[in-house]
Amino acid sequence: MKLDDRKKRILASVVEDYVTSAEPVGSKTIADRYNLEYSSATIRNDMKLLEESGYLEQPHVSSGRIPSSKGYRYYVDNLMQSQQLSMLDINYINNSITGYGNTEDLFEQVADTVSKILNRPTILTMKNEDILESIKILKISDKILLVIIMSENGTIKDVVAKLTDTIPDDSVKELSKLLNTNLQGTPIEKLYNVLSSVISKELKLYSNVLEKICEGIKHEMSGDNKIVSNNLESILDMPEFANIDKAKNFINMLSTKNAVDTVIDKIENNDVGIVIGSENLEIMLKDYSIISLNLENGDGYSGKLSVVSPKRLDYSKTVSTLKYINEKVKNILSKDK
Amino acid sequence: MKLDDRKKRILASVVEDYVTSAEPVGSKTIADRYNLEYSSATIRNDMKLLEESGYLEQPHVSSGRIPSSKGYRYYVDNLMQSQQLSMLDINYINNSITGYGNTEDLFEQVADTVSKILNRPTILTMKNEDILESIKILKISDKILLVIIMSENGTIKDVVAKLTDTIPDDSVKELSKLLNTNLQGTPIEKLYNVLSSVISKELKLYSNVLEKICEGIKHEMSGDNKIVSNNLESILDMPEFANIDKAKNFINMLSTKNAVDTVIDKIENNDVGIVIGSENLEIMLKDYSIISLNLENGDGYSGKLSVVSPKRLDYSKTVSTLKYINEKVKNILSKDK
DNA sequence: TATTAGCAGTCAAAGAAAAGGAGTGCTAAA
DNA sequence: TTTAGCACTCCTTTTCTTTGACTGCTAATA
Repeated sequence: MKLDDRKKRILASVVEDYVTSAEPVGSKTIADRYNLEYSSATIRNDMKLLEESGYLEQPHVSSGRIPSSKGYRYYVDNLMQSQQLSMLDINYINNSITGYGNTEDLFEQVADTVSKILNRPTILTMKNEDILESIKILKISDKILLVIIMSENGTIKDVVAKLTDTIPDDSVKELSKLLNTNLQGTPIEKLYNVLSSVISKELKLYSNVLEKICEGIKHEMSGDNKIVSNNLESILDMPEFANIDKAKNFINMLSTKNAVDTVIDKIENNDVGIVIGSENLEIMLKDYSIISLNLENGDGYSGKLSVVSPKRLDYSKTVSTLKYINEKVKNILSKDK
Repeated sequence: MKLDDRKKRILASVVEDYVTSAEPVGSKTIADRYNLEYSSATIRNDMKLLEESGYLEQPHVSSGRIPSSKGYRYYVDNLMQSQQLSMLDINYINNSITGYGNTEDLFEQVADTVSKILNRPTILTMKNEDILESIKILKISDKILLVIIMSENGTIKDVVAKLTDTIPDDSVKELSKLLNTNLQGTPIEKLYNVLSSVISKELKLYSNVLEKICEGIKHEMSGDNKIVSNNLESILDMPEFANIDKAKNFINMLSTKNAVDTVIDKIENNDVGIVIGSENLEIMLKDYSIISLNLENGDGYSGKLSVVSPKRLDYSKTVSTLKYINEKVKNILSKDK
């Protein structure tokens, strides 16, 4: 069914009313609250048609209507108006996303900020596809080495290795050479694995020292592919979770990761991607929407920030916020160059 | 009132039953379940006396009894038996507290592990009282400096500063000297403040470079005095929070910090400290207990790990776990020396 | 033909009443 | 000193009743 103007206005009204009130919306409410120049009876007839075409649902026969996933989708694609962020939110964003620190820190700031502004949980998944350029080893003192790891895109990480025995200067030089020949070109992500297999095979002589370094690398890189969830407790404010078991299930689902992560991973989006309710292939997520933003630092380090929410949410504000933040992040990252 | 043996056993039974069942305990339950060789009537009389002396409370006239704060205190001080940790828990501890990384990481691992084993929220507050020994500056490339901060107790932190302009080798040397004369002996905690005030007064020449370094230090040290809460959502499993508003309030209380932090700060304990319910001076905490463990790395870096819970909790297991972990941490830290 | 007023019907939610049951305190007897 | 027994209390659960928001349909109206 092609929706005529009146039906569009009715659908938009139902979505917007339900998003704020969380109560099924009746024909009278719409006639009264959204100045439509038709009686509740007319609106009622249209709502019935909207239901028959799958845009609206009725929890029970004598209740008002709520939007279906299809209804939200139509709203998002055709009816939703973009929104100006409030000064409050803009200030909050500017204060909390300072851009100091490495990309990982920046992305974590972003995830935290978004979850605060939208009062929804966010999930941040990160991936480092950078490649090792070279390694320098500095002897800080007799028993302390500083291993500096430089990657092709200019990122610098370092590891402090406290040795059990002293190490002569020559060895440090040789070690440095050996590491570079063996590891140059390795994806940062795989550094630990490659190094630890190389130790046992070829670099046995220095295995003592190298094991320390290896542990350090493992630890230093542990943040590179991690998944962080923020503000899970924000769901307690939503009527969807008035039943505490629902809240527990939801939090379990987000904590055990797999389900949500594979879904998130599949969301294709250049900019902001939206998956609504039953559009999710994962049945567990059929009542939830995921709105995600791709973050790229242009240097092989990427992240995906996802807002996870019951499908009743202010899509317009969510999208506007993510877009605004995306610009902000791009700005910050381009200044670094 | 001095408690005779039977009363002690009854009190212990009430505490232990209530801790697991979360239901007020009646005289019959105790007579049946804990092989006391007395009838429910006798136990009933004793329970009445225990209530009159303030060890037990009765939610309403025809309900069983629950322990009061005074009752828990008597139990903890006089009746509780120390507990062997299960192999499961011991394995979990050994796997998750690996001890790699700096003290901050170690303490965070500890806090996370404890909260998982006890299924309770934990709060970790950290403090670094270490003092700056010296600063080294290495030129990694034309525009990149690596600033290495060594403190008196052997901790090493470093900061990468990406400059806007190139810097000659001489300047790096001079800068290094200046920083050392100005900052030696400064508490690590105050490094940022001292440096930023020094920049504007005395080191104007290098202010550009120094500001970069300063920001880096601020960021690197930001973890030193931080407060981390873990596993807040674990409260959703407890019947105390079946009412979702209680859960919200509790989480708000823990998130807004102040209240809880000042209480935690005041807990005096060499080893494990316990504050039960109304013993808390803070009225908001009257229904909660805080069990905390002091963590020290012996190098000026200290932490306090606190389990925060409704006062209904397995004190014995909690204390045993904390003590076991305390030993584990001491072991790990002593190996580092 | 499109819209609307009016009305009977539905059902969730809230409230009131009744039934059930766990546990007590007290008394009198062992 | 301990216990059996009983009347009493009051929370919890269940059942029943009432209320009210909202619908779909029909007949009247523009």
